Amino acid sequence: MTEARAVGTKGVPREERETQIVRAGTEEFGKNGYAGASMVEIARRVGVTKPLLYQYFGSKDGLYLACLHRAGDRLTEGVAETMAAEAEPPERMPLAVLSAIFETFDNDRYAWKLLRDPTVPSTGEIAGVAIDYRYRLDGFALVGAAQLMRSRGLDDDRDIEAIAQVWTGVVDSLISWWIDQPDQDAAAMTERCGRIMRNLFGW
Amino acid sequence: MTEARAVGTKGVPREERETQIVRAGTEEFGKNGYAGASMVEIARRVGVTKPLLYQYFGSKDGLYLACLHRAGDRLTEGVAETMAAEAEPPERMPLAVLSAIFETFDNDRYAWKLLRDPTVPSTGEIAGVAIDYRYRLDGFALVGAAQLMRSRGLDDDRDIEAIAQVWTGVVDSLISWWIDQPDQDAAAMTERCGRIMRNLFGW
DNA sequence: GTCAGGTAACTTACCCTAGGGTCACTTACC
DNA sequence: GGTAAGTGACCCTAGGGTAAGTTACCTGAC
Repeated sequence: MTEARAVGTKGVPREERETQIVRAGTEEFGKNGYAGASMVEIARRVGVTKPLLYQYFGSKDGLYLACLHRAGDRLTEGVAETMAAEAEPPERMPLAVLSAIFETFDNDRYAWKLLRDPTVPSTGEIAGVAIDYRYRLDGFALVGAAQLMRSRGLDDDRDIEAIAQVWTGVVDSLISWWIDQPDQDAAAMTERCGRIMRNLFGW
Repeated sequence: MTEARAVGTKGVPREERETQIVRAGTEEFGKNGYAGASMVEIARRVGVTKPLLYQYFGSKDGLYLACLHRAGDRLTEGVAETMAAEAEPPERMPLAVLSAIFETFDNDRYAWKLLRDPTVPSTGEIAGVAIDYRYRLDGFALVGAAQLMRSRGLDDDRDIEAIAQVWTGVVDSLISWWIDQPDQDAAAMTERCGRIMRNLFGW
């Protein structure tokens, strides 16, 4: 009889358990933000208790960092690749990047939210890492915005800066909407975004 | 000698003090979200202690509600007016609404953030009020998006929904950027947005 | 004028809970 | 019997919330 036991090992190897925890944590942190998320709630989702999270990740910050790194690395790599591959015209870049993001996070839609979590503390290691990822992400957006503007003979730095910030906000909104539409897969989202951009902007 | 005293009345009438507190609260809640904001910090900003906030507003929720109502009412009224006044073509609506928002909140830039605070609890009175304002705001966005799409012979409901959500996200991003640019006044922001839209979309 | 006392504007010092974090112990398997 | 996986029961602090008191001012009685 291998019935569920309240105490003792459940036979799940550490690596696998850690993955489960990071996935649950990503969802919880993504939904409620660093400040709003609770460790016992994350443990409960995984079907485990709080001390195990602390044994594996040391602290709330430790777990958050693990989630953040996983999300941030996948995202920055994916975007960097896409932007390197995609050539002219700059109007095609947004859809290409969106497609990459949708494909990367189809089964992990809250991951993006971690990179824009407004509730992370403003000091400490988390702050540093979060700022670093945001900085890189903003960098991509700035490059894209600059290419787009310059292709039209414009180069007001603050316009470019504003456009870049709006762009990351647009991605954020699309992902928020996507989270509420579980039936839409990555391909459907890409298609929808392409259609909208063609119709509204002629891009 | 009317030196500052640590105890006793400071001679500031309740109404004026309440206004100060709501302004400070709006900024603090806007910056850190409901969850991240601290009552003592808000009190400290005003130069007063925590119990006074509780005497005047009853609870953290009470103060938050006061801030939320002030921001929400001003915003929804302003937008409703603008959308009623502004006629065809639908491409002009976005800039008109942006202008109204910038003018309304030029000296109170964090107010908008309250309407999109992701850290408000999901139950209770605050949740209800917040959802109500968001619902109204989304309603405006949906109307605008529908007009825009239909003027081009399109009417996919989910496209319209996605566009509406992106639009509120765009406003959010612009305001975030604006908060970091204290030297830009409302007129400058409107002008910048108009220029960008003309250049990028031909609107 | 001045002096009691009522009231509005405050504060100090405290309570209480949620949630981060830890310790010592238990079970299962090799 | 050693080790990895896991837990119940606890500690501690930050922050929401409160009770009881303190100061300044206004008002009317004398």
